[in-house]
Amino acid sequence: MAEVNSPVRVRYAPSPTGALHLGGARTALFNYLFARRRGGQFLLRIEDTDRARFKPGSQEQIEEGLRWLGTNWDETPLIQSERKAIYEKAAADLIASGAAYRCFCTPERLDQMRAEQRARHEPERYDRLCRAIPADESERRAAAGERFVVRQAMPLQGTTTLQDLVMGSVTFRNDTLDDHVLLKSDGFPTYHLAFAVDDHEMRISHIIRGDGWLPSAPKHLLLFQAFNWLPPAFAHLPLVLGPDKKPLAKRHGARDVLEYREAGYLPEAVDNFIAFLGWSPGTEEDILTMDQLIEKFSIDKIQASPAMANLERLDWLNGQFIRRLTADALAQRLAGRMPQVPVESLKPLMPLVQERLRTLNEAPEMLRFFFEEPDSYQPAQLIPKGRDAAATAMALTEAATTLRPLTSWTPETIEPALRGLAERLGWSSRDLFMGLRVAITGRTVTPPLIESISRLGKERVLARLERAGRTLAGPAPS
RNA sequence: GCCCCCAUCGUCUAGCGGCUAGGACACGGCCCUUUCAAGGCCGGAACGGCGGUUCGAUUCCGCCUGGGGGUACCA
Repeated sequence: MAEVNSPVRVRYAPSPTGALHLGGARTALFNYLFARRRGGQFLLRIEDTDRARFKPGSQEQIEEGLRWLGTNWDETPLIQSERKAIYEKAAADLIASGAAYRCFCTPERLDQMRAEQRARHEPERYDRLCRAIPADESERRAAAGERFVVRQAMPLQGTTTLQDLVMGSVTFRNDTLDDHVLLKSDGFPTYHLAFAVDDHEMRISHIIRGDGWLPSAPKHLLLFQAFNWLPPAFAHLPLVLGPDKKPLAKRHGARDVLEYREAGYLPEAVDNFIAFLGWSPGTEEDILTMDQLIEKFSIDKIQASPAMANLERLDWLNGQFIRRLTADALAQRLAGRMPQVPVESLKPLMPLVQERLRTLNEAPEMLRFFFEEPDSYQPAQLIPKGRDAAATAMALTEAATTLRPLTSWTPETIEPALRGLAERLGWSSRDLFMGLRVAITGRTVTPPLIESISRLGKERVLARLERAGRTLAGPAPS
């Protein structure tokens, strides 16, 4: 293990095969929080040694996702495909020391071997045929141009124990470990070789990665030993399941975190949400800012059991974070979603919608009546239950008449005027307000009516009341 | 098949031998109320099973069951 006091350096090492999904974002976040908490570095590494699965644009997409979430990395990302020669050299060193060997077996032979093992109900593992090839013969065949891979030579007996920071002590019998491939016949390293070489070179102190790597962790530990390098500490994160209880990473349509941005979620809400997937501060606090997450983060509070992403909770969290924004900040975040409205016009309206929003995307519809006239009125909505069209038309007209003489247009003057009208009419304020609400906004669900009337302005309110009144008074549409 | 991991309300979790098993989301009810929210109060809801260890197990150990991962010249 690395020295306790050595500088903390961790990394998130995605392969560029697609988007940054919630599970990957959580791995990145945990690394980030740990690094910041310990005053260390958080690095990024692109594991693109599999040319077949490489997706152009994926790296940029992942980086944008990380930036959006605020998990900013230090230093320039390391790109594995640019380091082919370094891995080849490392593999050669391992061959020289006897910790690895060339394997000349063809894919066909390996297939056949596995089929036979399967038939005999034996574990499917490389049978180590080429491990017995003498060094000079191996050299000669390689020099002659014969295709080969390099395999790690696992110890044949004994056990390997990993002290995992999350899972605890995990012991494997060495004779169950496969002599897996380190260097492919195309000269590219597999994950196993590349990650060890890079983590050593990058002076990584802690490997915080997905639980999927746990089964190969002993091989990784052995590999560090084979190189005679001090291994980093390991922390394997339990996986994150989707709502269908399938692992997020494998789930069809695992969502890009950027889709959450499009859907109107705040990055601070998403961070808070994923932080609590498998971790908690050990207290009853549940709304934490990034700074608070950093302050409270520790690996020993990470759970060993998998967590299922509960998107309803994300909705709630998002609402909580929206409510904590200042009105100006909320207006700024809304600006991109309502490009036709100047931010300055948006700001005074924020108090009306702030506590009603769960996502940013709900705002444009909620505020629409401030910027557009209602399309048309549905009498069924306009007329309160138990009233008729004529009475409602009269009430709306009366409302206009009542409001027109007001010299001051504020909630303090509007509200008593309308309540007085309800009394004169013998209507409940509930009924009157609903009629007015629909007349003025075109909708039955709106921000508070009096405030809306006040901010909409006298002219537009009177015009809408009269228009609605005319709609009801006029001939019924056929 | 073989190897490995995991197991508290529906979900996220607190708990690290003695608790009326706590909080949050969601759900139901009530209050507030001009609609919708927000907020407040109340409620239902969990230690997978069986054996140990112990005066005492949610907690420690084993087995079983259940879930998951790995088992590629993918990461």
